[in-house]
Amino acid sequence: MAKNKRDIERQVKQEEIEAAATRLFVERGYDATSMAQVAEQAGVAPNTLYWYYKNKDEMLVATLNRLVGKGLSEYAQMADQPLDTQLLWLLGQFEQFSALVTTVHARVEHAATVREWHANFHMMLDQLMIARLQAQGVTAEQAGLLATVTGFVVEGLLSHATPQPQREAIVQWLLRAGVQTA
Amino acid sequence: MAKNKRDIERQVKQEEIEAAATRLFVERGYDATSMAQVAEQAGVAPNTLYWYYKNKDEMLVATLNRLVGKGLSEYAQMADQPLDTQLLWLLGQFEQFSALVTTVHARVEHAATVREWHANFHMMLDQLMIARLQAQGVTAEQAGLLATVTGFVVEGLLSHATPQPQREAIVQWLLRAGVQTA
DNA sequence: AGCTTATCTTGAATTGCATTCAAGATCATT
DNA sequence: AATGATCTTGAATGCAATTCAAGATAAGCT
Repeated sequence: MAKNKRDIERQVKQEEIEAAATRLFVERGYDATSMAQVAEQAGVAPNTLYWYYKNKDEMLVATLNRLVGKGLSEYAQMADQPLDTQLLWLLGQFEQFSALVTTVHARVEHAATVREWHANFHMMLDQLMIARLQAQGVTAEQAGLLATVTGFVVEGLLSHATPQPQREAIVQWLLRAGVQTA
Repeated sequence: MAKNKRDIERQVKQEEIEAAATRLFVERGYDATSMAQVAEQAGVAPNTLYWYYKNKDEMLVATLNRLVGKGLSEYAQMADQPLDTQLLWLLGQFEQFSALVTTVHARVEHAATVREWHANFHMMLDQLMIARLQAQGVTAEQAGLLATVTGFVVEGLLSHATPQPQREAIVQWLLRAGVQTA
């Protein structure tokens, strides 16, 4: 698709910027990271960022897509594990970005682009979960409900720092109860 | 405790400020409301607010306490209703402040005072819930787990705008499954 | 009643932020 | 080589929270 020296440099520079943004957002948090800091880490002037992203929220979405992409490719290895194992693994993965979970919810109200990303993300996870549950014989309706609840519980666990044993107990109970009461 | 003309005026002014802050925070959101706007609505200079509150986060906590206080006094009327009715009523109440749910989570990372308020709030709701469940014969352990999950689900429902029938189905399933699998 | 002190109130900074502007540099294509 | 598109940047702009120093006002004391 891209063959110019320009097109290549553009992609490289975008990757540098997004790598810097990801690192800072994860380490210090979105609010505490200024555009100037991202620019400095990426080795460009602050306003240069606005050539690549319309605003800070779009930069956030770019980093989110990057993180999710990486996460999904690793998830492929887990495809044949039982559901509770998968969920606990997912929680472990997301833990490092737990601050971003809150950030996304905070920005959803203000930025249409984040709102859209958020909606798609939930739909994707719901679909994944529903497919797994239906394969276990859960009805479509019950699977939908359970997927929604599971999503809420995952977000809750991430944004409320729950100790590991309690976390496991919750996930295990939820799935057992979900299938049992189907 | 307070008998001075000064002490009285202080309380009155605080109430004016908090009323203004509450209205603006609920209507426009915390981030979108500037200290200057609160000051204007309260009829004081922007910096006057800093005599009453150390910073914007402390003003937020003051408004939260006010809202929760009001909510709890209304909740007293619901004391003898079944648990699912209570939860759905609670959701209805909180709905108007759903934006503040996200705001609190966002500020928890940055402001110790909000962090503390948030922890206390969850503990209070957990205790309420646990007491109710134990009265129904649920073990302490299971009640604790279920209270946590319910808290997450309530927050999820509030911050993700779920249609009413689905909301009811979720609450009803959750409580039924919770008691059933105890 | 005066004097002193603690309690407020405020106009005018200060600082830090996201974002924009206008002007220049660099590359691709003809 | 000429032209236009693609970047890059230094210098604004505007808005936010927060602080500072100086002035008002009331309380408590003699």
